[in-house]
Amino acid sequence: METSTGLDKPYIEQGATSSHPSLLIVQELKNLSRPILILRRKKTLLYQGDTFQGLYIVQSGMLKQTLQCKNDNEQLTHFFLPEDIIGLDAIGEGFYSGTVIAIETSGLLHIPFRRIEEFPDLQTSHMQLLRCLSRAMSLEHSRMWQMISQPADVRLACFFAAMSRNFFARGYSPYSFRLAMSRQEMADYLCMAVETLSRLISRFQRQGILTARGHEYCIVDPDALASIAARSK
Amino acid sequence: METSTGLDKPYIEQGATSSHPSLLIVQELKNLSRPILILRRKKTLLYQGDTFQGLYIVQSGMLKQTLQCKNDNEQLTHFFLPEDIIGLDAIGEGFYSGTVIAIETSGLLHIPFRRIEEFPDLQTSHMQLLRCLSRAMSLEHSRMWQMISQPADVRLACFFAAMSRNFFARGYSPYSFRLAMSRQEMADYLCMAVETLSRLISRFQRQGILTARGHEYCIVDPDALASIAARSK
DNA sequence: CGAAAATTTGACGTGATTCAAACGCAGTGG
DNA sequence: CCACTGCGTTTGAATCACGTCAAATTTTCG
Repeated sequence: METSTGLDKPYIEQGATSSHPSLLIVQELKNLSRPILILRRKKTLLYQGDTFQGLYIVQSGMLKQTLQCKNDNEQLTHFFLPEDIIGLDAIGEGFYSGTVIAIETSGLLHIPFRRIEEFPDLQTSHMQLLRCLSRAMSLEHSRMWQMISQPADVRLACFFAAMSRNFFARGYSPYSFRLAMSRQEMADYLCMAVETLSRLISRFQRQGILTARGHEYCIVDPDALASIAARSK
Repeated sequence: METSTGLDKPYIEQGATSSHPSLLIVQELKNLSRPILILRRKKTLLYQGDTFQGLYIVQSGMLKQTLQCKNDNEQLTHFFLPEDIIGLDAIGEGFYSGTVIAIETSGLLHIPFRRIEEFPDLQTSHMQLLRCLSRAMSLEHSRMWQMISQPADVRLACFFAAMSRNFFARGYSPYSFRLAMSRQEMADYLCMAVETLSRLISRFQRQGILTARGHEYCIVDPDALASIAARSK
């Protein structure tokens, strides 16, 4: 039996979410949404190649996006947290670029539209959408570049630091949280073998930087974590 | 003394360029362009962090885009060929995300505008711009993912195959062309050490796949090249 | 022509993957 | 209640691709 130390206890009542990059458009989109959609763990929201049917906004839970290559290997490209938008990368091409699956029971808002022309109030919001896209591109780029240039321990430290910031920004404790993804999924996201990830988590625990029991993670020494994340190759 | 076997001899008179993804918007943008801009080899077109002053369309020559990290290392993110658009990734943020330098004397068209609102005929063209951005994001993503997941020889083979296709699509020979970039720049682009690149080119020549004399490259055995490019890890 | 830069080649070290095996944990059925 | 099974995680040992260092060779360009 697990005691959820993270997601169930709001750390700051509210307010911190204003720093989320796409908040404005989120607010705008929410006004158009259908009733909330519940997706159980391991259930698929949409498949890679499906024709674009609109965006989704995460309200609770967590999801992953995987990209199936022609080979058998698949790349984990995104974890979606509450207030994240799913499907932005499908607007241009007209079909979803990856399969999205819930890694824990999640609540979603669906903003249905097929073509961008159906998007309401286009004049005032298309600029934001552009910025959103472009920003996503930049973020993705820097993430990938980090995967290429940074050693595995730095990548993992950055991942925990980023998750910590994400939870804090959403009103939860930055030091203790639950990550529903398996080690395999985390390793896929960080572009390393599961064994490497396991070894690194063991090492971090030995060094007193964090503790990991199952899916519960506690950051014991944030400064040490940050110093590893900051150190470049 | 070099005999330019590639760029100087149109392979197909015209027509193949219609397959270029951003051709329509290129045509539209060209109507607004100022007189052509000439940039000599190693001259800088714009610096990373400069405020967005508009897009550039390559007419001739080749340029590179590098991304300066806070560390000393710099990542080569793009090579721009004729008809490519420079600066798309700056629209969202308002400043250029990388430094663009000519690697050979290049002709450019400048489409000056500061804010997206000044963009003419916005209603009909913003959709294309969105698609363009999104497509660039997808391309970039798959490229980066390749860097992470594929071994060095596959990456190099893909690079030559892609260059071959690029030259063919632009009306030149796909089997013999000149690449103005240095080995260092090519290695940066492919995320490998110069020495590794040099060894691989030597190996490919030993295997009779291609020949390289200076900056002139001939693809002798396209099938062998393709089979290396196709093979996944 | 001569200096500086670019390219090639070899030797070596290492971080990360792969292979293999042991361990823990949840669910199932006898 | 306890073996049995399957899955996720951990740990160890061997291997490999690639980067780094260093030196030789070629090319570039004033």
